[in-house]
Amino acid sequence: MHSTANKNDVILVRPRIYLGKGLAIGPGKIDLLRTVAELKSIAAAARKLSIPYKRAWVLIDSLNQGFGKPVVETTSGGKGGGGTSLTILGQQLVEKYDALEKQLNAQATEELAAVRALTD
Amino acid sequence: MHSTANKNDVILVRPRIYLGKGLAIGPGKIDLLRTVAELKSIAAAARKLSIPYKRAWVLIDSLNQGFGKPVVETTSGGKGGGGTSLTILGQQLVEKYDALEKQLNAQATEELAAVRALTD
DNA sequence: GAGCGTTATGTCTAAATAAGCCTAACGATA
DNA sequence: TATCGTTAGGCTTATTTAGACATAACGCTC
Repeated sequence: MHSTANKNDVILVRPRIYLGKGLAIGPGKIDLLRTVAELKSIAAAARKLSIPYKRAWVLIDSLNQGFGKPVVETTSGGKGGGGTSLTILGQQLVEKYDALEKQLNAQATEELAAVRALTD
Repeated sequence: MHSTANKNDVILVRPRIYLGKGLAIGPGKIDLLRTVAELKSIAAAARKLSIPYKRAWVLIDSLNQGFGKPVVETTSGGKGGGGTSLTILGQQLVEKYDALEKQLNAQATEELAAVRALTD
């Protein structure tokens, strides 16, 4: 079985922004950054998002490398083993992305309705 | 070597619209539909886009199945072996997507500039 | 009716991607 | 100083995805 779309489905624009040179930022990395900021730990964020720590780390590292400066600030040892917080860059990335996504979805509403109407 | 992003890179919003139930439409399928319309052939479009015919067909079929009605109208045999044209649905999909993409990019310009500024 | 280029699939293999597993360093706490 | 949870990787396997190849039907043209 293969179900079809209808006008009751939720339509979302989930922008992926291509910054060139192989660097792209989309919903996955943003959600990860947001969760890291919330839990102050890459490992805890990975668990919450049900992805391997390794993958979370790779995603964050790709941002660090791609931007040429870190999006997170980490400490290893210590109480609770250490932790991670977002740099100013990391925080602003999330903020700007959220603002962009919100605007795009608001702006797109009428056009999305037109697309959705095609499915009737 | 892993180059970094800078403010001279081109930033593009390439929206992918999620219509639920596993159906999504993004730049790849739209470009394919556009090329099919232009060349009136799935095979020719696949060659132009440098993708296997099989893949082009799978992408189009996923749209046909997902929408519950075809986005293309095809004929097999005949002069030149047959051909493919877009249905009204297929044409409007391309039109609406183009309009949406254009609006999103225009609207996003200021926010994108803010993101881009982070890379400095 | 033989040939041709297309649509439409099935199947099998290869490549890209993600997951798993492992190890080491770190440093606060007990 | 032994323990613990974390960061930061290396390396190997599994899974998912895309590509390659093969085949049949179709119907116009010659």
